[in-house]
Amino acid sequence: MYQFNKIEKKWQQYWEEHKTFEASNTSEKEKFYYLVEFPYPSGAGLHVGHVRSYTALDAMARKKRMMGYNVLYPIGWDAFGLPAEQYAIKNHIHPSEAVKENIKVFKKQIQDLGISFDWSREFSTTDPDYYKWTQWQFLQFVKHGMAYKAKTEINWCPNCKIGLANEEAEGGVCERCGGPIEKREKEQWMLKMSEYAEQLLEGLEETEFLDRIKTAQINWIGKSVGAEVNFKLKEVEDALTVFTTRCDTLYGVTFMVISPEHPYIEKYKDCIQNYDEVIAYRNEAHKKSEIERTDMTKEKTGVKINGLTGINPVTGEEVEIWTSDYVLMSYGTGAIMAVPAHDDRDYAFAKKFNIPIIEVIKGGDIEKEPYIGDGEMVNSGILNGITNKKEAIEKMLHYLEEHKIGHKKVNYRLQDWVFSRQRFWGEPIPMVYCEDCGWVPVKEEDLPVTLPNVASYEPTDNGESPLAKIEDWVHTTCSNCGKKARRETDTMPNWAGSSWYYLRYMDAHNDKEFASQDAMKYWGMVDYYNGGMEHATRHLLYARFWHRFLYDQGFVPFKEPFKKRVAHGMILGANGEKMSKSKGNVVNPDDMVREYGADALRTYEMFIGDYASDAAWSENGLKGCKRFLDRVYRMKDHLTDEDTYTPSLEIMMNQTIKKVDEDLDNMKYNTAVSALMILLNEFEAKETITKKDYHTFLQLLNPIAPHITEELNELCGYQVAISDTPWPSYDPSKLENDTFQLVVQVNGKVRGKIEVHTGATKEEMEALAFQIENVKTFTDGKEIVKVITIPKKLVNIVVK
RNA sequence: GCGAGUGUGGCGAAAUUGGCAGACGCACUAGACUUAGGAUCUAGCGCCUUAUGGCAUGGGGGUUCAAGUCCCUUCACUCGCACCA
Repeated sequence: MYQFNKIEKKWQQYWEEHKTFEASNTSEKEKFYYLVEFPYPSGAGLHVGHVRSYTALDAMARKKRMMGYNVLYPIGWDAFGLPAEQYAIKNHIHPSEAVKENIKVFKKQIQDLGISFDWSREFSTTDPDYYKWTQWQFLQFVKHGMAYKAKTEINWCPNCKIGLANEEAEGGVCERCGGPIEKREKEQWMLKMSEYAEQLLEGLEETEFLDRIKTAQINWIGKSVGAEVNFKLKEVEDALTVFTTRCDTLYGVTFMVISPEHPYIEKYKDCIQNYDEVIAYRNEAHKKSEIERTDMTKEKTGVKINGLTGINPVTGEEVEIWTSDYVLMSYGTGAIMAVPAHDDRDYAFAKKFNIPIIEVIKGGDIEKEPYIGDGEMVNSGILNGITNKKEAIEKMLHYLEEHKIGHKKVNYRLQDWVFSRQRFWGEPIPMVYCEDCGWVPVKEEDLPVTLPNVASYEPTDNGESPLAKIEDWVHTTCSNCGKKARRETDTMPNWAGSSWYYLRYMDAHNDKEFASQDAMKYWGMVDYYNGGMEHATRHLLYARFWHRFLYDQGFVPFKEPFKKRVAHGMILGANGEKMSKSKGNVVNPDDMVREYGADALRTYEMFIGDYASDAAWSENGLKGCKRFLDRVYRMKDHLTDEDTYTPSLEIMMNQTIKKVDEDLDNMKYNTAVSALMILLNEFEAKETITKKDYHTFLQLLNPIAPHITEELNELCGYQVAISDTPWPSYDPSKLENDTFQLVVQVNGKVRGKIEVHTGATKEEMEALAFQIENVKTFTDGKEIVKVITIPKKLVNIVVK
């Protein structure tokens, strides 16, 4: 048994004193940048899930340093957010106090694990020195016309009296109190992210994200190529524009549908004979919760708009116009042409309201169901006879453009970013409102706009930020004309501070700019970015958008922020369920470190299973890893002084170096640990091993269990710390033994095994195979059909 | 509905990419040492069978000398997106 408590403290201190993990911005070495998503320092403390990902990248970072790279592996705090605000309101303290306390706990917990973070670059998003630059960057968005104010709906919880972000209002229910959510209209700051849809899509080509993460990004952006088609209106001199991906089905249009929020309802109010009914329907749709409105299994509803009629631009026929909530104002033009014969939704709608259905693509039975597949075009004028969808679309597009009734159009699901939050604990949006000048940005030299230092504030009941009630803070002067003005009282979303923190790490203490060009040029893209799957869409997209904008303005020297994005699986409770206080299955890393040591916890979490998959916690598994480390420790008493590998171990040493080297590069930590366990088993089978055997073993284990390996290295009399030694290399000519075990099969079944020289020819292998007694019993008296021989592997004798 | 993924002993999992299924670890069983064992060591451990052997990677079918791995089909679960025109 080794005294892990003392040893771990000792080496943690050593690393701190020697600044072992501080990265240099002026190094001659090649750089490598590892990044883990910085944590939100919650009051609950560190989660064992944090330990998994931090250790995983730590192991890679430590290895890369030994390989001679200048490694940046930084950490900080994403500390704005609702929990700290709630806690502060309840206890009448400033949220920054709560955050300070939590960070202290988190930091201690992480340091106890011996993660090789460069603490000299630590910061929190809530530091005015940091959010000064978040605000500054927002002003650049404003300056370049990328930010605007617009009226949008917010999720409002009447019970908690607070505006909620979409992700806190999933399913139309308040995440905190469980009550129903209302929609309220509010003027909010928006960032024009939709303008970057194409760049965000195309930029993915410069990355090496995991496929499923790339796919998530692509789906979220939701590119779709189609056409906009203008349907003239019969009653007024105007046209209704629709977006469609299937303009080839234009001859099959039997009605049109506009969203209940479509502006034409107001615009042509006077034409609409059943206006009241239409408005009643709209109000009804508004009242529906998110779930109801997006439940696809529910029956279609809608109202026919009497007094507005479309004209099909290719047939000249009249087309009735309906309104229904299955058409969304937020996508396309908020209006569609309905082709019931070949679209599920249109079909359901037509059936319900007895609207005619015209087949334009042959192949199905439209009496029974819509036909979506390929087929010959019929009832389709100029398209009749075409059997190829692509050709039909092209021909129609050409026709539309020629006759100026439509044109090719690309649509994206991606929308602009609602950037305002009605909260206290966020970065103040640095804008002031002046009666004369309107919205005016705060002067850059006046940044940061800091949060007021009040200990008591309450949420308002009208949807305003709590800041709105702090009069001293709100009243200011216009940075344009100097007259009285009011500050913007909304704050930025949590996503803001996390959209550029990886840049700040490069030059964390710069007070002239958010990071120097030199620093950014040197570090470049984050080579490895680890985070949860839950951030594979929004956070990643926001950060990429933010970065791309900064790139376009010349503020950062490279296009995409992250080269590789990887995701860890969750650590579940021992019962296989997600860890939660209410389920009582939470494991506190502190307790585990105290009982088994940081090295054992680290080793266990690397050994627990495939890194990308979820894994259930098992304290017995942890104990097993502790036993492994105990055995490593005891091995020190069985060493000889030689400085070469034990001859009978040499092949295995080389194989293990190769295995661990590759496994760590590929995040296959579980098999890396396993390979070291196998090697240790082999060590223990010997009376003694050499110091060299042992030293190499310690080097290989060091990235995963750094404390114990450094201690043993020192106990063995080595003057140089392992962190300062070069990563072991293997001799490719020493990966194979002289002999191998030849597997002999008869009809594909193993009937014998024999030790054979590696250099044996096919003929020699076969000859040896036939000599095996058990093989004879299965081949004697049978006709030998053929013999398959795979060098260095097996002989398979096929008999009849 | 669309997209992605998973399915292997009592449990966590391996399997050099078509070549001995179950490495490594946990749990368990027996034994040794012990005043003691939640320490350590030794041996065993997929199922059936006395051994030879037979059967086993969610189910069914196929390709192949050979399939966890490739193809077809089917079931179950997980995660994204979701009335996106």
